[in-house]
Amino acid sequence: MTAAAPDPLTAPEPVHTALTSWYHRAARDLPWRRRDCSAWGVLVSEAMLQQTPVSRVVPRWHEWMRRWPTPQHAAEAPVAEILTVWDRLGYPRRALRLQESAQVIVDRHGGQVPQTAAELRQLPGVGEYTAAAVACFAFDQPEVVVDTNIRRVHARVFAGDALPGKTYTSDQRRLAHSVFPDPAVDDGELACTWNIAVMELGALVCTARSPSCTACPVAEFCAWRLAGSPPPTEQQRTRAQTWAGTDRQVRGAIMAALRTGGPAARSDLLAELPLPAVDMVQRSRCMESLIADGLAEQRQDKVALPGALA
DNA sequence: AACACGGGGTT
DNA sequence: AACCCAGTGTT
Repeated sequence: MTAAAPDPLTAPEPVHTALTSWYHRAARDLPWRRRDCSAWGVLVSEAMLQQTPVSRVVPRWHEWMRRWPTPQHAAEAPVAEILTVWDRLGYPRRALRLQESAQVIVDRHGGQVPQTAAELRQLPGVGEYTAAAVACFAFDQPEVVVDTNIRRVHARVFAGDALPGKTYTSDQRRLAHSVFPDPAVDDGELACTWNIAVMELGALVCTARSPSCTACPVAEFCAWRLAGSPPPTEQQRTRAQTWAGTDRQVRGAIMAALRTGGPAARSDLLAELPLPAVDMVQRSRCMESLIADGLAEQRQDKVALPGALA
């Protein structure tokens, strides 16, 4: 008769072993994970992957890297081209921040992507997650990486919760650190693999809606499953966000028109947006906000992507 | 801590 | 129609 499994929270080593072993077997072959991918390629991927699924990023990443294989190339590109290649990845201000990062890398880092999380964190559009992710995935530094997948896996396996809750709390940050493999043991190699392995488990197996617990390499350790997989509490469930009629939808429609149609008369462009229920006050407000964000430009009565009005 | 910020596939 | 996605910056 074997003893009950030890608490993974105080003894996470078996979880490290099971999960990293699974990763080596099951990981997807994504272009930014290949050995020959540059640090710039990793940074581009992380910017694109902020709130955008992998499947939609892959083709845009290839096109971006084909056109702008180094920070120097991206730094010199016309803004209108940057936004056009970004296409419908969403949150186009991310494209602006990525180009600004390229310019900072050229101006202040000799064209080389900085290697420490602290330096990366100073780049525009690079927050706590992206700084740690680039330091780890591009430069093998054992930073603690925490994204939405990792928060969910930690919540289930170690905390026994169905979902992690909406905001990243200090408790969750402490948990992520407490289960992180000791970087001293093998120069951080296990720690880096752990980051990507937990993320991959959250993406492929421990998904938000319908986790595949029967296929999970750490099911035997999972506090949530061992507790009977209780459903998420009302607190853990996210609140419904409507989409139709929001400024975000209107801004997106304006950007789509500017990308595909080129410069146009402002009144015509706003009138022809395929959004019948949205009044002109809102259309105009959104046009102004896009101009204020540097995503569009107006001269006289003409509007266009930035730099497209000669 | 709560919001704003895109867009499309899945349930 | 709601939910979800390799988050960041602002208030």
